[in-house]
Amino acid sequence: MEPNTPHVDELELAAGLGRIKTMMRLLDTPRDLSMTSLSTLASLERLGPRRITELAVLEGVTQPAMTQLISRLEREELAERLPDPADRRVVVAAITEHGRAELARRRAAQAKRLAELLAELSEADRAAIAAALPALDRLTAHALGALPPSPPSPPTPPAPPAFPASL
Amino acid sequence: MEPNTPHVDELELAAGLGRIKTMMRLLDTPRDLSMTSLSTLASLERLGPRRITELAVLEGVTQPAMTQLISRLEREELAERLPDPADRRVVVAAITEHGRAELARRRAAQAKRLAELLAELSEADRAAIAAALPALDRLTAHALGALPPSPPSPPTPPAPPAFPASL
DNA sequence: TATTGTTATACTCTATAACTATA
DNA sequence: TATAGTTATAGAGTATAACAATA
Repeated sequence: MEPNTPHVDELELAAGLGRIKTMMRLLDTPRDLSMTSLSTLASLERLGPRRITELAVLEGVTQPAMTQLISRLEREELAERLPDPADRRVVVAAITEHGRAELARRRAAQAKRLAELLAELSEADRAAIAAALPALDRLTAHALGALPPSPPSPPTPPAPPAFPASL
Repeated sequence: MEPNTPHVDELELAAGLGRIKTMMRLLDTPRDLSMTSLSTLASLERLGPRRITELAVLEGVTQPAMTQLISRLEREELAERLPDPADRRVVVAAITEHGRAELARRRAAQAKRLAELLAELSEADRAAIAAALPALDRLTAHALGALPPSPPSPPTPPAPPAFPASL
């Protein structure tokens, strides 16, 4: 079965995913929130409430940077700080309804442009992308420490089972 | 053929590609060059020498920002400024050998980590990703204004046929 | 007069170091 | 004494506005 083994060329994959990163950066508008802010917001939506330290590690920034980032998100009411009753040193950050709405709004705008780009591809190309989406999601889940089998983002879960606290 | 039509859900695609963007941002190390700098360098490698104004549009930043960005790349000898004999107002930026090497080095590091992530996926998932790569490349090519049918990036073409200048 | 690029200035985002509060 | 988070300070990166050189 050698001839048909579609082994992934990691170097080409790296270059291709890098171009996707650039494309998504250009598709993201307006530029009023930094990329890390948006990514953090998406993490809070995907993972539920998380501690400052944990978010800093997840996003690859320092703890002070995350403190200020959360402050900015809080100022715009996209996220909020909650105390941890179990350990009063800890601050837990959570996405707000407004934050969820903002993410949805931006993804809708991106989706609209992606639809235009997809329209320029062949049906076979669209099918290949659609077929690869779940695999790509699992790939990123491994990298981002997500919980892939759970529903991507229920509209408004009354409350993520309290605070999982430890990842 | 309706039952088997794998139509792309653009919203899910936007969310999934957004996670890819975050993943690639985290895979990119060290953080000594900004994302826009690296993206510009990759554009110069992919498209050949380009004018400041054109690069600014491509990367979605202002002209002054691109002026400074190229100055930083020049200071580290990753790119260089060349005059345009035809119009002396114009400055053309080009990637250097050192710049190409730096991009290659970073992609190799990313590829290594991607290989580890890919190893955690099923063979079917890897096959789906491999099968979708060309389609994803065409998708980004449409978005980034590239020239998709040409070879991705020949190791060291003696010289891109002079200055294509006008895109 | 229009276009290309640079310089001047201000603001955002991030890092390192020092600090406060709690464990 | 160690840990979680914040505050202080400095630097990179970007935008807008004003400028210089060439067309």
